[in-house]
Amino acid sequence: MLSTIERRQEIVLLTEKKGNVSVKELAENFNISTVTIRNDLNELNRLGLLVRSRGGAVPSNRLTKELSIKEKHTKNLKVKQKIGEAVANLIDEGDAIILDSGSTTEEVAHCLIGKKQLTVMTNGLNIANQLAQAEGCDVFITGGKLRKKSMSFYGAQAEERLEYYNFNKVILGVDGIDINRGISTHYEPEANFNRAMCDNAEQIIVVTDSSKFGKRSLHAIVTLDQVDILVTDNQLAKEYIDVLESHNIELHLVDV
Amino acid sequence: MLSTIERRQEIVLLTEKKGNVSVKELAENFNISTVTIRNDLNELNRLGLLVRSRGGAVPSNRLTKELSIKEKHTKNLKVKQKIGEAVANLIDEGDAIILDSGSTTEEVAHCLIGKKQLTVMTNGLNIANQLAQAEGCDVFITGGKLRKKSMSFYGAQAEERLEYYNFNKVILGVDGIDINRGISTHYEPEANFNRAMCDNAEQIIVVTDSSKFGKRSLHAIVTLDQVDILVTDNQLAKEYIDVLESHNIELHLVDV
DNA sequence: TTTGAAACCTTCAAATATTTTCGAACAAAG
DNA sequence: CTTTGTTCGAAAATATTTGAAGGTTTCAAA
Repeated sequence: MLSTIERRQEIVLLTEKKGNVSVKELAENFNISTVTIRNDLNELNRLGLLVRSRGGAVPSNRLTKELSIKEKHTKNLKVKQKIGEAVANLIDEGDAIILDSGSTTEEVAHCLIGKKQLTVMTNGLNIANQLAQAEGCDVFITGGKLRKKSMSFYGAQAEERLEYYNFNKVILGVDGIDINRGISTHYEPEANFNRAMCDNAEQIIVVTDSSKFGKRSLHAIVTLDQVDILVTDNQLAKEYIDVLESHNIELHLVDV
Repeated sequence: MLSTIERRQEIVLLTEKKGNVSVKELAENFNISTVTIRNDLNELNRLGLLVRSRGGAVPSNRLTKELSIKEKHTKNLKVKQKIGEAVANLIDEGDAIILDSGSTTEEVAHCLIGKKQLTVMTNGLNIANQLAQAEGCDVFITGGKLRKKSMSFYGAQAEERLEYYNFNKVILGVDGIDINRGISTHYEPEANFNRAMCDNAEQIIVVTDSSKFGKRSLHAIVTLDQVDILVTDNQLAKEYIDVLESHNIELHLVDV
């Protein structure tokens, strides 16, 4: 017998897969009453995980999107989790840090839950959500306009805001990293904000999986000289390792 | 005998491996009481390492996390949903609004999903999460320090930020509303921010359930004269209705 | 447009299972 | 010796599920 949460999870996935489900069908499927199924569907509708319709339910387009993103996500998830752990170990109690938005940094945020006396500024909505659970952590968000694609906030005010604070460390998740051109991204406001982040912090920590090496995007953020620590996975090619070390970058390679 | 930490580690791994675990099963497995297992599961749930389900736990992922979100006080939920719907009907396409943080306004946000060409500024994390799904809606967040108790952001910058924009309507969720003293709240930064919100908007819409009438808190926000529309439930006492109408407030009472 | 039957939905109270709370017992650490 | 953290059992509180009763909605025939 499945628990309520499991059953509801199944219902959501089934709805996504089939395109629509009926109350009767679900009741037979899970061998429970239709009243309970209706309760489930109404609750799931309230949470926005599906849309209730007479006699059953249909998927919410929001979820289909998220789930498809997630498949891409799961491929690298293990790596990101490991990187997240490794970065969290570089953060000490009492630190004041800036945490960039992104899926790798989200894993970092998750690993920060439980740390004490931390101050974190972020522009990522998902990161704020993670840290909202972290009792020992003061969370600041930059504000600005929400870019839904990346679940992060941008705007001129975000950069101004940073000037009022002094941060220890900045943790930057990157799209591309290139030996000659350094770190870059394809979305200009992000680049601007990331530069402001880096100007503000004593120590720059870059996180990325090894697949991002050799890629360069239009908008440059910082050169390799400015990077203090880089955390990535051990699939990184030797030639990169040598170059990075010649730039005096402290390299952390997690096992995959 | 395993230590607490070791046991909890085991529990997490077991949950990941099996897909779900039951309290009873774990208690037998580790040969300790169900009370202790429940303690473990609740703590692990708090840390986000698994998701508690009735009778046991399931591995933590996006879906299960969303499903585990505590159901709100079901008694008031219905009222809040109705109010949410009613308020959403007062919002037109093309509007630029400020949406206060709070659980009633969260329901408003939920009902705004699907509207087109909307611009919403909010200081609520949960509201930003709701609106992140709303494709036709530009979302701005004020930023500032996260107050975890109310899942909302405060800070002097938030108020400054508002000055750069012009909003049509402001939707205010209130703690207390009193005939003589108007609308008030017990948390000072919230009061400051709410005042700034009201200064900025053409139309002030107040939402609250009828239980908040007659209550007054330390920090005043606005007087009744300044309120344009009030949405509440039909349990509101007659004497209030008369007074509100004498203040030229457009009253919307939802059925409960 | 009205009407009536079928399908569907919500509400309710009861039965069951699970959880929370609390004081107390115990052990390890300081 | 006190403090801190863990564990426990039992009672009280809460959540889940359900069938039955009474409303709604739908749809097609009149």
